[in-house]
Amino acid sequence: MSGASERAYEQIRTLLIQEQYAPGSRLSESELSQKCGVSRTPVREALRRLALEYFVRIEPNRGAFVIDWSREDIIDMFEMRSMMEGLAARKAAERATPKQILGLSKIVIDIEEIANKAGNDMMSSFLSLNREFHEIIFAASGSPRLKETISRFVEQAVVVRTAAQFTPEDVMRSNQHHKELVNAIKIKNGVLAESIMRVHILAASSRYYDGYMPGGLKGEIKTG
Amino acid sequence: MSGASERAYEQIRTLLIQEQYAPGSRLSESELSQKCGVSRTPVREALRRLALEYFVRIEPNRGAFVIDWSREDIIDMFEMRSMMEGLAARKAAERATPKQILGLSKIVIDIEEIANKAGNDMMSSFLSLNREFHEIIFAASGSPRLKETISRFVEQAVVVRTAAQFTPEDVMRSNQHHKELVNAIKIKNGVLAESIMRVHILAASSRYYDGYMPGGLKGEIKTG
DNA sequence: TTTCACAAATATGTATACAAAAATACATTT
DNA sequence: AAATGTATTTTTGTATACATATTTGTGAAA
Repeated sequence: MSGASERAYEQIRTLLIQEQYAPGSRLSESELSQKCGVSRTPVREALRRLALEYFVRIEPNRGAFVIDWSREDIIDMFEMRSMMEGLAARKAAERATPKQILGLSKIVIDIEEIANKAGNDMMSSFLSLNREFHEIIFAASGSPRLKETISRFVEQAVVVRTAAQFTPEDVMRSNQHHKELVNAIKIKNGVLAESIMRVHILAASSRYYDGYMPGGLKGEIKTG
Repeated sequence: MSGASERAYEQIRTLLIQEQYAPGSRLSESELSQKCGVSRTPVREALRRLALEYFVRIEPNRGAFVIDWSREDIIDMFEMRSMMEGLAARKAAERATPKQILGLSKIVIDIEEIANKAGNDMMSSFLSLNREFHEIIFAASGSPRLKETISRFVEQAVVVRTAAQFTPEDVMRSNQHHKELVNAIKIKNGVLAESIMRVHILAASSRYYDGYMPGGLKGEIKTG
C-alpha cells in the first residue's frame, strides 16, 4: 500500500517516536502536509488514526496535539497490557499448534545466540525477534480482536523507547521468561502461561520507569 | 457539537444498530452522504471512526463493510470485556470516593424500584441506569485509558441488542450483582469486586447467546 | 501597564472537483 | 456455454476551494 494516507501516517508516526515534537505541542495539518508532500486530506486521516493509537489527542475545532503520558497513564497502560497479553498467553496455551510451538522455541534459541554476541545491532535483532515471538502468541490465541486491541497499546512511543533501555541482562531475563512461557504452552498449562506473561510485561515496564521516570519508581511496582 | 462529521457518525451508527444493513454488505460513501445530508468527507471520517469501534471494517480501495460478528468474535469480546471491566472494578474498590459509592448505592435502589414496576419503558430506564452505574465504576477506577478501551467494546451493536433481551428476572439478577459489587467496593475488597464484575459481564453475555445464537450455547459458558 | 474589545490572520471543518482504482458489462474467443 | 480480455461505469482516494471557528495582534479605555 503506497497511498498518500499511509505514507503520511508512517512519516508522522516516525516523527513522534523520534520525539521531534514536544508532548502537548500542536500539530499543524498544513505544516505536516507540506512535510509529507501530500495534501491535508490524507494528513487528517493519518492524525485520526494516530489518535486511536494514543500518539496524538484531537480536540474539536482545535486540531491534533502530541499526547503527554502521565506517570499514571503509563502504569495503567502496562497494567492493561499485562492483563490482555496474559489472556492471550492463556488462550495460546490452550490452542497453540505444534508448528507455532516450534516457532516459539526457535526464537528463544535465536535470541539466546544474539544475546551472547552483544554486537552493534544486537538490540534491533532482539526487538525484531521479540516482536515475532509475541505475534506468534497472538496468532495462537486465536482472537484477532484481542491482538488488535493489544497492538493499539504496544505500538506506542513509550513502549518502543522502553525496549531500547534493555541491558544485555534484561535481554537474558526476558528470554528466560520466553523459555518458561514456551514450556507452559507446551504442557498446555494456561494459568501458568498467563502468570508468566504478566510477570514478563510488568518486568519490562519496570525498565521503563528506571530509564525514564525521574528517579524511577524504586520498587513500587517492580517485579523483576 | 453539531458538526457534520458528528451527525454522520450518529446517523450511520443508528442505522447499524437498527440492523438496516446486512452484515458483510458494502456501505457506499455517496449513498450515506446523501442519506445524512452532508458531503462525502465527513462520511468518510465517520466510517473510519466506526471501524475503530468495530461497527464496520474498511478494506483499502474498496470501502466500508458492515462487520459480521462470528460466534468466536462474540465470545472473545465478552471475555475481554469481563477481564477489563473486572480490572476497573478492582481499581474502583481501591479508590472509590464516598460520594461515588453513594451514587452506586442510589442506582441500585433506583433499579430495584423500576424493576418492580415493570412498565413499558422499564427497559430503557434500566439501560440508562445500568450505563450510569458502569460509568461511575470507570470513573472510580481512575484510569481514563481503561475506560476508553472498554467503551470501544461496549458501544457495540451486539451489546446494545443483548440488553434488550433481558427479562425482569435478568434485571433483578443483574441488580443483585450490582448490590454485591457496591458492598465489595465499600469494604475495599478489590479481588472480590473484580470477581463479581466478571461474573456480572459473563452472565449478561449468556443472555446474548440465548437470545441470538441459533440454539444458544446451552450451558457451554453460561454462568448465571 | 493591564484589560477588554474587535479586527485580521490562521487553523480546522466541509464541500466539491479531479485522479486512480475497482467493479461491471459486454464483446470476443475457445 | 464458459472463460477471458477490454471498455465502461462506478467507487474510493486525493487535492483544492470555500466556510467556519479559533487564535492572534492591535488599539482604546480603565
